Amino acid sequence: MTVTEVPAEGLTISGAAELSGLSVDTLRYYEKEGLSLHRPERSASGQRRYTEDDVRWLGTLVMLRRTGMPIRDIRRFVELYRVDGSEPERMAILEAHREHVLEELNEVQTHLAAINRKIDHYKKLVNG
Amino acid sequence: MTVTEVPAEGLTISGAAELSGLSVDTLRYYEKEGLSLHRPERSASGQRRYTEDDVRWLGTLVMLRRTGMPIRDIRRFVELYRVDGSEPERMAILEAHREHVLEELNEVQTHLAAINRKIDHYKKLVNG
DNA sequence: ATTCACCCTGGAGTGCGCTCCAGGTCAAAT
DNA sequence: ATTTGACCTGGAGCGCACTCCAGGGTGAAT
Repeated sequence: MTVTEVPAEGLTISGAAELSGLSVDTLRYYEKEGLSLHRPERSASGQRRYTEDDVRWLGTLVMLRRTGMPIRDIRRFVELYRVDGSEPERMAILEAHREHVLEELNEVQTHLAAINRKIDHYKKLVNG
Repeated sequence: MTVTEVPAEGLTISGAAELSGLSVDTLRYYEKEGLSLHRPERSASGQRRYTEDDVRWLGTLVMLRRTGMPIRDIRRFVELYRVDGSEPERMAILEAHREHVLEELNEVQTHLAAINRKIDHYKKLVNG
C-alpha cells in the first residue's frame, strides 16, 4: 500500500483510487475541477496512467480535503503551482489553513468535553 | 450572553438565535426536522417564545452538529428523550458519537502534522 | 393612519461534494 | 467471434444542511 508500489508504466485509475483512498469517480471529478497538478498521462488507448508523483499529489489533496479545505480553495492552491516563484503564497495559504484547522480542532475539543460531561451524567444516572 | 439572561416571558426567536449562535432560519428548520425537545411555547399572537431550557437544548444541538453528528442521528437521539427509561440508549448514542469524534480528531491531527511538514519545507525554501 | 421591525408559514432554491448513468471504446480471455 | 471487464465522456442526479422568498399578520412608534 505504499506509494513505491507504482509500476513504471503507471497505475490505472482504479489502482490510483485504491492507493489514495478516493473513488474512481472522485479522481475524475477532482481532475475536472482542476485539482490535478498536470492532467495525467494517457495510455495508447486513452486511459489515465498515474505516476508515483501523481499518487503523492493525491495524498496532498486528501490531506487538504479531510482537514476541511473546500475544493475552490484547493484549486487556487494548485494554480499557484503553475506560477513560478509562488512559494511564499503557497506557504501563506497553508499557514492560513493551519490556523483554520487549529481553530476547528479547538472547537471540536471543547464540544467533546461537553459530550464527556453529558456521558458522565448518564453514567451516574444509569449505574449510580 | 449567558443562558441566565433569559427573561421570564421567554426569548423571541431572534433572541434565541443570538444566544445559540444559530440563525433564525436554522432554528425554524431544526424544529421542522424534529430536533426540539418540545415545540416552543407561543405568544398570544403565535410567535415562538424560548425558555432558558430551550436555549440550553439549542446548545446541545450545536454541540452535536459541530462535532459532525448528522441531523438524522440527532433526531433519533431527541426521540429517545420522549421515551421513558431510554437513558442507557441515549448514553450509548453519545458514547458511539464520542468514539467517532475521537477518530475524526485523530485523523485531522495526523493531516495537520503533514501540513506542518509541508509548511516547514516551504519555510526552508523561502527563507533558507 | 401608516410606517417599521419583527414574526409567521409552506415551499422553493442553493452550494457543496460527490456519485451515478448512458452510451461507447478497447484489450485480453474463451 | 463474442464475451468480459475496465476504461472513457458529458451530463444528470443526489443527500445534506441550510437559506431564502412570497405573502401575510401583529403591535409599537410616529
